[in-house]
Amino acid sequence: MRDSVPGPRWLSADERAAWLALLSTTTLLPGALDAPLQKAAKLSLFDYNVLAMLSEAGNRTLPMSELAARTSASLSRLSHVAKKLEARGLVSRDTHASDARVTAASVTDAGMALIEELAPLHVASVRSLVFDQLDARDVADLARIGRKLMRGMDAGHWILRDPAP
Amino acid sequence: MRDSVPGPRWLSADERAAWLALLSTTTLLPGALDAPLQKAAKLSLFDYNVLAMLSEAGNRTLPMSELAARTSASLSRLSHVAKKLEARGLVSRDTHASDARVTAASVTDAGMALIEELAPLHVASVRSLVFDQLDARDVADLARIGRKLMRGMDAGHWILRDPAP
DNA sequence: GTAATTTAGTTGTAGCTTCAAGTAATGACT
DNA sequence: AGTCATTACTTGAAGCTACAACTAAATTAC
Repeated sequence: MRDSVPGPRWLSADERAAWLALLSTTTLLPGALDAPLQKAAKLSLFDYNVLAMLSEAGNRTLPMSELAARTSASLSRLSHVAKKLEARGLVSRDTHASDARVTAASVTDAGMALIEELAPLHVASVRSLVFDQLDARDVADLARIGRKLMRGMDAGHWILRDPAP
Repeated sequence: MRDSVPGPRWLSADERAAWLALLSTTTLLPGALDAPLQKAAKLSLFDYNVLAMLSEAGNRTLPMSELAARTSASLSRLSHVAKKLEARGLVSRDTHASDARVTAASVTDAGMALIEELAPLHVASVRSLVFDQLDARDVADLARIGRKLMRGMDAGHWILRDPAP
């Protein structure tokens, strides 16, 4: 009665298979990457990423907004985390000279030392959980599909900017 | 200078591109799917999934362990959520007749009515965020890659069991 | 038959995330 | 110069999740 073909067409069998795989992956992957960092240094994956993005930035510093963009986080979330990392001495924050609205976050030397120490561990998890499971074609397909999905969620996301030289 | 060969080999450029796309996707997708359900019915994506899995099960009922497996959740997480959904009258729990250790969770009629009401909305989000962005080849690739990733995280996951009848 | 182990689930709690609201600085408009 | 809107955050509280500890039922082992 209700469904003379459900409102927005339901998923095909292929789509359903892909959907279930994607859903379970997004559910389990973050936790799996979190655990080793948590055990080694009481850092979440997100914490690690904040430090990593800062460490790769020019003079180890980024405005909060830009850092939020690069970590795909809300400003609110980032603010809470930055506060915590600052309390731990891994990050410092200063208001920008020419625009007092912006806060520039930087990795401290201690923060730098910590990610450098953790990087091998983290890369090892990424490798064993992701890239050891995939062949070269999979990697290319994953990058292509990931970018397409990002387009749907946030067309202006930084990851979509440089079409890779 | 930057890459003086770190301990476990670092990611190649292709791998890095795929990794960034995957990381931002897993970061943003859950929230994007959550929001509409949250606004429409104060349900999280996980809540929705619990109800959906139960609604698809024989006689709308599953043991907690099996439900946890199908939602890729820990028993602890599921237990908290089941309690909440039970308080809202969407789910009921009863101890199994022949094995008093197992708790059987069921969707109530109210729960059934709610997912049926929400399904079109949710499918619409999944479609617009995921499948509208992908062509048929992408969908096949995504399913293949997703299953490979699941193998790395949990070789016994239910999603990997039936290679489609 | 009973002690030891395993299985199934629940609960408390700390910490994280989200959401709504607030502050303060800047830019735009008049 | 003064109002209005926007940008760039910060904060508090409510709710969710992970971890560790716990209970109770069923199996296994002796």
